[in-house]
Order: sequence, then structure tokens, then C-alpha cells
Amino acid sequence: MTKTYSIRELSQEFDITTRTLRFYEEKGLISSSRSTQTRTYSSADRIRLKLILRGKRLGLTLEESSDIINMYNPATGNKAQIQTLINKIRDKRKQLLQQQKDLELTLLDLRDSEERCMIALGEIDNKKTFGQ
Amino acid sequence: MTKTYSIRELSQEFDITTRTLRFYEEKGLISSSRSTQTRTYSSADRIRLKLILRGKRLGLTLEESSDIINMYNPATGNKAQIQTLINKIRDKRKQLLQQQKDLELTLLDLRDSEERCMIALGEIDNKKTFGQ
DNA sequence: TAACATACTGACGTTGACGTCAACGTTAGT
DNA sequence: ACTAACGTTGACGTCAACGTCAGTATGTTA
Repeated sequence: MTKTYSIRELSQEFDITTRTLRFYEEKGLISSSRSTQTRTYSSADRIRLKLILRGKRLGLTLEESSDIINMYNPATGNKAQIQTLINKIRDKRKQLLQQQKDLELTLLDLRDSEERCMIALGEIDNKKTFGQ
Repeated sequence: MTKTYSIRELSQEFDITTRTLRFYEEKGLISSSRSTQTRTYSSADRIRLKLILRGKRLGLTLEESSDIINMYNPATGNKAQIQTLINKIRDKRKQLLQQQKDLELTLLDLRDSEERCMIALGEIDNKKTFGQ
């Protein structure tokens, strides 16, 4: 009896097209139960979608997002497999930490750019006020 | 007399192909002076390349990176134009701040996933030690 | 029941960011 | 002078992530 969603509801909530949702399903990124023909999404499906879109905002590919999501269940109980998974998790974290550094640098640059603009504006005003 | 670089040097330093460098030039992202036929890159060109690759690690498109780089000079002195530029800078910053949030959330999720893995490993060891 | 809105499935088109390959010029060493 | 190594320009190929469109089914309202 938990809440479900139609394809239109989800597409509107997240501002994506229905085509995108079908495409994600076709690629195995999210699933849906079918009543006769039309799709019905569970709140679990909705969460997966949310995570995928979060990944997209980070510039991750759909596959990368999917991987990260699937890392969230230790699923297969083999010791070696879990070790492999841990390594993958650490690799991904390394990449994201690098991204964090890049982000901060870029933000600093933007701060810089804006300041230059403000100065340029100030100079224009000075010219207006004092002539040349 | 400042340092210059060949296409091979740059491609090796940044681990990209020469094709990529020519492609970036074709798209107007970086430039190069030509001696007879072969390209020569200045350290300014090298910096631009560096910034483009940083943008790529953030998931930005080449055009977005190019835009950000070009924001770094107030260039055109018209007041309205500078205001427009400031607005663009602020928009981009907003986007990057959102990305920063997404990044932190994803890092938290990964931390979580790793912990689950460690627990799963611990349980396997317990089974080995104590039988079932 | 006729029209209309909404959903579904192919299937081909598109865009960004290069990869790949052919054909050719240029310079360094032997 | 000849070959090898490196550089250059087209031009077509490729892959991800959808867009777009045609044709069809399924309710739903006037």
C-alpha cells in the first residue's frame, strides 16, 4: 500500500521526459511494475531515479551512477567479491575527492572573475563621475 | 623567450591524444602558433588546456569550461555586458554549489557502503571462527 | 460511439567528444 | 638519397544519452 507513481508524475517532478524514464528502464537503471501496459513506479524506483539524477549533476555516466547505487548492498556473500567491491568503492571515492578539489579551485576562480567584473564596473562609474 | 611545448609534450603530460589537442583547437578551445606547419603551444595555451581538463573532471562540457575560462577577462568594457557576465558567473557558481552538495551526499553514501562491506566481511570471519 | 488524451513499442536521428584511418609533408640520422 | 619518426589535414566511424516520429492500444469524456 505504499505510494506509487505514474510515468508522468515522475517526469514532472524531476523535469525529465517520459522518454528518458523508458530509456533508463531499457538500460536496466530503474524498474517498474506493469498494470496491463502502463508503468507504475514504487518509491524505491523513485529513489533510484533520484540517485541517478544526482550522479548526472556530478557528471557521472549512467553506468557509474548505477554502479554506485548497486554498491549499497553487500549482496553476494563471497569474501573475495566483497574485497573487490571495497576496492571499487575506494577508487570511486578517490575520484570524487579529486573532483572536490577541482570544484573548490573552480569556485575560487569564479570568485576572482566576479571581483574583476566589479572592479571594472567601478572604473566605468569613475569615468562617468570624473570624466575620463 | 618563455617556455613552449610541442603537441607531443602536452599530450604526454596530460595523458591525452594528439587528436584531442587538434580537436580542441578546431573547436577554438585552445590556440597554437605555427612554425611552418607544426604546432607550438605557449604556457598560456597549456594553462587553458589544464583548465579545460579540470572542467572535464567536474563533468562540464567543453563549451562550459571554455565559458568559465573566458569569464576571467572583463574584456568588453560595456556596462550592460559586464552585468550580463556577472550574472552568468553567479549562475555558474550556483550550479557548482549544488554540485558540491551532491558530492558530499555521494561521499557519505560511499562511506556507508564501505562500512556495510566491512561488517559483511566481519560476519564471514565470525562464521569461520565459530562455525556457522 | 466518436473524439481525445495518454501510454506503449519500435526505429531512426542527433549531438558531443573524440577514435581511426588514409594520404601526405618535414626533418633527423645513417 | 633513403628510411623512420613525427606532424598535418580531411573524412568517416563510434558511443552515450537521449530526441523525434510513426503506428498502435487503452481508457475517458462529451
